[in-house]
Formats: sequence, structure tokens, C-alpha cells
Amino acid sequence: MTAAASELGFVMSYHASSLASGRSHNIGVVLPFVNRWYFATLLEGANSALMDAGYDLTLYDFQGDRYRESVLGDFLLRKRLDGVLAVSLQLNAHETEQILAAGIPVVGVGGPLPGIPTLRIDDVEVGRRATNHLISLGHTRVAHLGGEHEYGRNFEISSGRRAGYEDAMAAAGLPLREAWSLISDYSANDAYKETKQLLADAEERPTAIFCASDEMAFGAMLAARDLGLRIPEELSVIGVDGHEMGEILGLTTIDQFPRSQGTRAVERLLALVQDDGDAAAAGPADELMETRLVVRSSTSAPRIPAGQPGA
Amino acid sequence: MTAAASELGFVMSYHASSLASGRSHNIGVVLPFVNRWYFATLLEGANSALMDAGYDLTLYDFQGDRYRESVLGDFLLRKRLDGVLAVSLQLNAHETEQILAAGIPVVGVGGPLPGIPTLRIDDVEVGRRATNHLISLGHTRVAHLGGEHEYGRNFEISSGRRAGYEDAMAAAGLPLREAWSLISDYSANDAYKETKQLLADAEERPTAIFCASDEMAFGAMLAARDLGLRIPEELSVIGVDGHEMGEILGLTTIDQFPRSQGTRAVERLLALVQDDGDAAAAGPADELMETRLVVRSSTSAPRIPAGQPGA
DNA sequence: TTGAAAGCGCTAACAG
DNA sequence: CTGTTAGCGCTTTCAA
Repeated sequence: MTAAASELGFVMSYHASSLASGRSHNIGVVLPFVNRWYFATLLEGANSALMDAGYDLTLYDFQGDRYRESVLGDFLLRKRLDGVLAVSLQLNAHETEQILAAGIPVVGVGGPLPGIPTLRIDDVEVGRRATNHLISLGHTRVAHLGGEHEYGRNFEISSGRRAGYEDAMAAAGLPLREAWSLISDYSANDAYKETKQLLADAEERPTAIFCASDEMAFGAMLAARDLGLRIPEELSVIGVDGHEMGEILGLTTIDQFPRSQGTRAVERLLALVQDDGDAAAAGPADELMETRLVVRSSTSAPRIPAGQPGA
Repeated sequence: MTAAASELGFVMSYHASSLASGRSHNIGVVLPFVNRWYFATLLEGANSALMDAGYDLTLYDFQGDRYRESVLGDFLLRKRLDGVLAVSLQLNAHETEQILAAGIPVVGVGGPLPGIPTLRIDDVEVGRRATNHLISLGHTRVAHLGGEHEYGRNFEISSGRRAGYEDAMAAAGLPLREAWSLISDYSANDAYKETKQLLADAEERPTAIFCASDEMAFGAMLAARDLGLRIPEELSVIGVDGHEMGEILGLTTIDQFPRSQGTRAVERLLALVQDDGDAAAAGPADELMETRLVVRSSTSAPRIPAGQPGA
């Protein structure tokens, strides 16, 4: 296209171009919730990388499971996408086959998706590290607030972090109480309710809680404050994600750099797309991303006021 | 298409269909930040309405101003969109002309965009109502934390809410102090910093603060707590948006139902698209959306401890 | 009513 | 190396 043409306001038709070439310069991003910090931030990263490469981003938000079927069964198969980024998505055999049969390159984040190259953090290790941080401070009464089983299809993650928690507790010879293993829907509000209930009984109260996301940790911190418990003196809290608001709450967390996950996943996907599905060119099938423990003021050695049960 | 065909796994090519018919069943959503609660929630609403109507959603996230030019100058003009939803976007004459010249129906949210049908709340009224809530409780020392001037292009909103605040203060014969008029970037973290500075000087301290968003209100509440100020006894806080986390923080707010704004905006846009740009069919050029004052525990009459300056 | 044919505006392959 | 032409897979129009 000449400069003169573009100055006249001429713009090429991408429909025609797509039809003729088979390339649409359009990537689909599939995720369970746009309105959770982790996903929104990862999406931002993906968006940056795609804009920079001149690609459009088509968003498919399951909104829990509400649109799961129609996205997987209809939208993704319309052959208008050069590739799909699947975030925290768990596919069954039929679904995987259907997508791959459509000939669309897919990269997953937070998998594993069998047969699909995936980017992820080591969730078991994250759970272990968070729990060990608390244990190394001297805590023996450690609770865990994880993700809902109901969302298990999309959130296999939560079981990994829980496994790491149980692992670390066992390795330290510490007791796992059923009452200390909480399940929420990953929202701050639900975490607040669960934590308030957990902390209500002074006898059974843990001295520390490991939350599988920062948003849940926010809820836990607020619940503790509302019960008059001091953080970290009477309750230590650690989260996962690296949410900016953690700074002003003083939340100790394991940062997983979701933005970088988004840009890296797009890099991988575009490599696949541009090398025409040649998986080898795109790097390892299972790529592990960095995480980092960020210690702030929400965790410390347990300093339990007199009259409380203690370690 | 027959049922038999679809059972054989046949899927129509949307590229060909788009080229032949000129309709792509694809709507662009333009917004300044996916990672702010208001925008993410509005996006969720838009996504629902679009999925239900069988439309794809192409996301254009400016990320502040980072991609503003390329979205407006390149991406939107590629003629692959049946319509555009422009959220909190302010266009200059050239930009408006360019978009309209491309023949793409546009609906705005939070405008006004001259020449484009727009959905919005009455921001001046919102500012007035929030401020009057505080005044009616007996506050005379009321501060305002609003949006950044730097983002003025996208956030004309902030000036409306500020105008309402100044309006209400003047109507009640109350003083406006420059030190009580704060500006932040709409994030909780920045609001925290600004508020902490504001509240540091006990002499000059207001007894109430009106924040132009709930996320900013969260920051303000945390700043107050960290300074040892009790909410609402020593500081009342009111926000705008209706963020769910406001429930567990007890934040009084003016709910603007962003999800409904998203679905309603899509309704309007699809009406335009399907009636082939016949603006009359799509409703009023400037549609006002509902808001609702939700009173919780972050606001009350000022009850200032002895030794503090007061009303 | 049903069926054939002519584009939609590009890309890619081919011939000159 | 440049210029021409045949599709890409639909929608829509026109003839039967």
C-alpha cells in the first residue's frame, strides 16, 4: 500500500484479506472472569503484546461457567481466530479434540492442558513456599483458604496450592485440621465470611492463614480487623498474586507477575501462529514462570496476648 | 445450515460471510483500563449482552493513553467491526470525524461525545448527592478526592463530580479549601497516599471525604485507619461505583450499576447496527442511567474526640 | 419457490 | 521482476 493511498484515507479490508490469506490477525483470549485482578492484569499484558504485534484481541469471558459451552462449542470454532490463549482453562478430551481439529493453535496459561503448550507457575511449590514462610516464623497453627471445588474445571490451580500447603505442614510435622482448610469462590467478600467464621472460636483459632489469592487475603485481613485481631501480632496473613493494593495493606504475598505471564503467553502463541503450527519453534511444552516472595507487615512471628491458646 | 451439517462438524467461515455480507458480528469495546473495577464490570455486562446476541467482542484497552493513538488511528478503521462501544472516551473533532467517516456505528458511555449517542449518569448530580449526604449528617469540613487532570481526555467524568461537590458546598454556604481538593489517578494506592497527606495535619483535617470512585475510597479508608483515625467517628468516607468489596469495608457509596450500563449500551448499539445506522430507532441521543445511594457504616455525623478542631 | 451465477476485496500463484 | 488472473467461501441477485 502506498503512502498516498493511506493519506487519502484508504484502509484495506481485513475481511477480504482474511478470506484470501487465511490469516485474520486476531487472537482469542479465553478466561473465566475478567473482573478478578489476576485475570484482568494478565489480560492487560496480553493486550500489550498483541497491540504491539498489530493483532486484534477477541475476548471470551466465561463469567464463571455461564458462557463456557457457547464459547467452546460455537465461538472458538468460527475460524476467525489465528490462535487462542486459554487462561486457567481445563478442557476435557472432547473439547481439546474439537479445538485442535479446528486447526487453531492454542497456548494455555495455568494448565496443564494435555497436548497443548502451557505456561504456568509451580502451584504446589507456591503453596509450599507460602506455608513454609509462616512455619519458619514460628507458626504451628496455620490455616488455608483456597478455591472452590465447584470451579474445579477452571481452577485446578487451587488444588495445587492446597497440596503444597498440606505438604509443607506434613514435612514440618504439623497438624492439619479440617476446620482450618477453607474454601471460597476466590472473592474478597466470600473470603471475609469464611475467615470471620474461622476466627470466631478463640480456642480453635489459627495464628496464621495462607490465602490462595491476594483478593482473598484482603477479605481475611478485613475479617480479622473487624474481630479486633491485630495483624500480624494475632494473625499472620499471606496471599498469592502481587496485587498492587497489597502495598497499602502491607500484605505479604507471592508475586506471580500476571502481566508478564500475559505478554509471554502471547509471544509463545504468535511464534506458533507465525511458524504455522510448528510446535518445536515455540519453546518447551510446559514452561515454568517465576514467582517471588514479597514480605511485608502482615506476617511475623506469632505474638499471642496472654490468655490465648498458643503454640 | 442443516442440523446434519453441523453434526458433521461443519462450521461456516465467518471471513467469507463477512466479506460477502458486510456484517462481521463483531463489536469493538474501547476503554481506558481493563483493570479498574468499573471498566471490568461494565465490560462484563457488555460481554453478556454480546454473547447472548451471538456477537464477538474485540477489546481495545488504551492502558491509559499508551494505545490510544494506534487504536483510534489504525485498529478501529480496519472495517472489521459492526459497531463500537466507547467507554469514558473523549474524542476530538478529527477523531470523531474519522470514526464516523468509516461508517461505524458508535455508542458512548460516560460521554458526552458530540454527534454520538451516549449513555451516562449525571455526574454533577452524583457529586452533589454524595456531598449533600455528608452535609446532611452535619459535616462542614468536607474534602474531595477526584480524578487526575492528566487523564482529562478520557475522564471528563471527574470534573463533573467535582463540580457537583463544589456546587453542594457552595449551596450550603460551606468553605472550599484548596487543600481539601485532591487529585489522584483513580487507584487505591494513590488515593491512600493523597489521603494520608491530607489527614496528617490535625488542624486542617476535614471530617469527611467524598471520593470519586470506590477504589479511591478504599485507599482513603486504609489511610485513615493507618493514622489511627476511626471511621466514621473521626472521618466519614463516601465513594462512587458500587464495588462489591465495599460491603465488607462498610463503605457508603453511590452505586452506578456498571454491569447494567454495559448491557444497556450494547442493546443500544445493536439496535443501531441492525437498523443500519438509523439513529432514531436507537433511542435518545443522551440517555441517563440510574444511580443509588447505598448507606453503610463509613458515614455518620461527625463525632470528634475532645481536643480536635471541629465544626 | 428453487437454483445458478456474479461478486465482495483481497492474496497468491502464475505467466509474461 | 512486474502484471495478470484465479480463487478464498460466503451472500445476494437474477433467471428459470
